[in-house]
Amino acid sequence: MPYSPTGALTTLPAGHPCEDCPVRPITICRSLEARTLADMRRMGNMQRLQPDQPVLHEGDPAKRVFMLTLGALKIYTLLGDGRRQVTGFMFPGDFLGITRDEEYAFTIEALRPSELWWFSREAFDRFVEANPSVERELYKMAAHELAAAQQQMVLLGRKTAAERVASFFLNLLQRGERVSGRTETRFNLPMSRLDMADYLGLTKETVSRMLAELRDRRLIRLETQSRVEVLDRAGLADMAEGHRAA
Amino acid sequence: MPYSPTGALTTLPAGHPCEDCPVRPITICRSLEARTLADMRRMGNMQRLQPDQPVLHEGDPAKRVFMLTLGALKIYTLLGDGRRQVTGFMFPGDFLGITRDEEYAFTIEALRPSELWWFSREAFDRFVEANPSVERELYKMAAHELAAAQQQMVLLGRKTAAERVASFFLNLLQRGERVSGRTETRFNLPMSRLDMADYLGLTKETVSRMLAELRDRRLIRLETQSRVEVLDRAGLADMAEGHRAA
DNA sequence: TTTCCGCGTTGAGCCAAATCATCCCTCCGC
DNA sequence: GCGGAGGGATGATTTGGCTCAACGCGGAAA
Repeated sequence: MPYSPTGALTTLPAGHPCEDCPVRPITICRSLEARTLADMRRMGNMQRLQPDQPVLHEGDPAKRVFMLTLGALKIYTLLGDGRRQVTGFMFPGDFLGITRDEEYAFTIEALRPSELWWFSREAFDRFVEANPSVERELYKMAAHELAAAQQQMVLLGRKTAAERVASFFLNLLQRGERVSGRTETRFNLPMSRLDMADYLGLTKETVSRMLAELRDRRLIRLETQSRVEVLDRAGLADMAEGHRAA
Repeated sequence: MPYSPTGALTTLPAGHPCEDCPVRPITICRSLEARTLADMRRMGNMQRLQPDQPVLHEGDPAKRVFMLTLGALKIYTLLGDGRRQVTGFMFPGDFLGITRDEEYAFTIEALRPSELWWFSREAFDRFVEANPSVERELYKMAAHELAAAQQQMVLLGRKTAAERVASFFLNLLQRGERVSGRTETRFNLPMSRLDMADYLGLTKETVSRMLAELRDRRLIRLETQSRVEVLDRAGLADMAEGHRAA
């Protein structure tokens, strides 16, 4: 469920460092003036990540905020006995690290080779204070995340296994569409079956079985293990909302 | 988990309309100057609510935001076949209606006789724009809600029935403590067993059984059906986090 | 091309919580 | 105090998804 800032995309002068940034149209940067954007860019630090490489751990002091420009990340928290809940996946354009706490309450790891920009939280806070439009975008983004979190509570609290997987796939499809700006029928699964299971409150075996069920009902096709084609979007939506026939 | 604004409580001149407001110390109003606070007060409208009385319905145009000063509310969404997920309970001091959408994505109803202040969203947006400190408080509040939502995802996705009820009770206890400012051993349950079940992703029967289990383990005592005394807080915390013995 | 390793799939049996059924208790109104 | 209604508790049974186990397959390295 990507966040989409509002308002017109600021045009940049030739030679601006953010000129070719692939995610600018879909992040908080969208609304920034060339000058301010350059300030922000100078404040940031790019970090490349390999699959499974951690960005930060639960309990680390919350000294940085992040923006993903390439790849995919997962965010999760652990219970004492190893049970894990993935609370979200991050895709290019997503902004991360929003917290009032002194320590991160989650762990973040790369799913794929990724490029991540980080900002000192202290410097970023000053930047936000000096740029009310950024504060507004952050607030909107947080409100958006909150709405998404409520949807996920419905999924985790009340949906069946098949409904959870169908809902998740629709969300991934819609995210791809909002980024590309056109209707899509395919999407990637950059995470493992176990990651999906821990996001959906299921086991990896159940996820596998539900994939088989969606396939057998001709709602989707698995082009490869990590690429899905949606064959019957309306049917998938029906299943996601619990309108499905027995 | 109540939101607690930061910074010193603004002192008000005698005769200020918010002088005796019971929730000012625990809301976004805390940081407002007497003048600005009076503006906000003038913008607001008080509404009394009876138990089960709806405040708004899912799908209504999102034209108002709210602050609760007395009582308790529940927030829920429905699936097509009547399954219900309670996504939160509201207590005095809570602020509500934050959304970027044109329509509310949830329904709100009173649990108890309540007093609710509402503000036209349009007027409130203008007020926020004119008062950056309010925007900052709203952003912090949203970030706080987001952290709470992530905790609830862990609960719904990975905790057992007993752990869910124990976690919920600890949260209620902590909320009471943050409001009163001192250690508590008792708290109220203003909602029905069914409301609790729909919040915790369980059935009312299972909630009932888990209450009996917590009672039998001497972790809590039910003073009445809607008032709980915590007998063993550490034990309750252990159970909430899954550290419990078999 | 072959081999190997780990992820993914599929099957069998089990269990925690849901469902179904009944009873109880508390809180009203009279 | 009495009767009734509705929420809450408890017991019996069912079941969706988990656990445990075996196997398949695809991608990487040689």
